[in-house]
Amino acid sequence: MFRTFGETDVAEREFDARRARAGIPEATVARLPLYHRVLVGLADDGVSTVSSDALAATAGVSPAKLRKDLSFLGSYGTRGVGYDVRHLLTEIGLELGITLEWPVVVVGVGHLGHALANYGGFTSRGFRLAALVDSDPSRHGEVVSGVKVRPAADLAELVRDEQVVIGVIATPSEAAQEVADALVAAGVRSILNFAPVVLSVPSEVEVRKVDLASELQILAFHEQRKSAPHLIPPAVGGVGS
Amino acid sequence: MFRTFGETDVAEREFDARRARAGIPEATVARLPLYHRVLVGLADDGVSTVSSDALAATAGVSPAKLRKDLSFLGSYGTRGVGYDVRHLLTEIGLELGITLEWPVVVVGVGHLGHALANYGGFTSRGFRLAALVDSDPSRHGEVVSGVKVRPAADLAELVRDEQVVIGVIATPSEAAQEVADALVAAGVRSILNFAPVVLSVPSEVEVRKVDLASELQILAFHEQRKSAPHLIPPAVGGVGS
DNA sequence: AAGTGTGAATTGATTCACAGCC
DNA sequence: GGCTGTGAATCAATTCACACTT
Repeated sequence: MFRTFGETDVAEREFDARRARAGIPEATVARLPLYHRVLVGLADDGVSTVSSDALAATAGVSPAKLRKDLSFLGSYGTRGVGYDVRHLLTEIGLELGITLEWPVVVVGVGHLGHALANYGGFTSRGFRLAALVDSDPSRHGEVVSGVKVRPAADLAELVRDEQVVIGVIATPSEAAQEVADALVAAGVRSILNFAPVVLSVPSEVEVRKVDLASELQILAFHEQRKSAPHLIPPAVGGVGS
Repeated sequence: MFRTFGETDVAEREFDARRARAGIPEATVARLPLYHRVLVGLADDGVSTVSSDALAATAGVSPAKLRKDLSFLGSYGTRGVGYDVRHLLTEIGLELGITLEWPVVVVGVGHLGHALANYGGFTSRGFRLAALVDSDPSRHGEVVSGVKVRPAADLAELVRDEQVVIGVIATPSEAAQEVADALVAAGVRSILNFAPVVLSVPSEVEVRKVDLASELQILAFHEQRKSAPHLIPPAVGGVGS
């Protein structure tokens, strides 16, 4: 961090910018979509400036955490004033790649697939439902949310033609690994998996999972602690039974 | 915390057991459902003993993490051998309260509500679909997964009669806060929220959320970094526009 | 020899608290 | 006076590495 010559200014700024962008902690990245959503709401309400306290309260996080998070993106606030809603929105949007339109393929057009296809936030947040795929021939040709359901065999072609990089697995568990393999083979590098199975994919492919049963079980665990910690059978060797 | 007399042994063991159970880190709790699911699979395959390495590989976590996680529950493994699948399954099940049957109410019977109601893991993992509620009169009386859809006005009564403590919000965003208020008023203390809004609830109510758009945006963020970090417009004051 | 259980070390996330700027 | 930005401190999670048990 030696700042000796004026000419290093540009190189330094470039370096700083890259570092700032490269080094965003995972926990922060995971909250950016939340901030983005809340800011969209504020903008819609005509709010033009917001303090970290107010924004944090609306997003349900602590003000310190919010400020720290935003500081990783850059210094987009004004001391004594707050953040410009529109500006911050733009910056977070850039960071999340919302300016682009990511084509997404959804595999599995059961109830969940329908729910996903019809999900409004889907199209309004930088994603485009590029293709719907299902292995059940009776569904082929059906149009959901303006997109025709295609056979699984067409997956590779669809991914190529639409330049899909994100795939969503909304099939039954049994089919999930097979679908993941097909997605990877087709060139998809990010997968959102709704099936309750552990997928095995090459390390360069990123998988995120949404698991209803796990979420419920986590709630149940806490519920159990809250309601009657002393009622839990000890289950330690020797006692009971 | 004085340990002066031999007679404190029993009290100490009790204390240790409670402490072990009370002090399970959140990150560990969040993985227990995963371990449970993987173990069920192993048990179904007739596997009776498993090492931390094998179990970790199947669950997609590091062996050290797995062992540390399990150590919070107690010492249920055998050195030089591994873990008894059935025993470990029982212990994790107890910890998660899977031995009980938690009645759950799902509010909102659109595609997502249908998907949830028909989700197999739901009933097979310690939960019971106790009630389905929707505000749309045209859906009332419809039977989904063996449960009749009831009007929103019946919520309080259903929660009381079925002793529901967990509620799932599968409504459009606009209705989510209203539904949350109704659930809380009815006595529900744990909520799983699929609507992309920040719910405000009393502090004693636990909310977990599942947000499709956020998950996709997190994937998109990483995708953007992977593919072309240098193509990101700087967007730092002065440049462009 | 194999493999768990766990202190110690490390890495990451959150919170504190206040200097700096408007 | 108000509010951001951020080092420093704290707290939590993960990984290391090895003593201990079978």
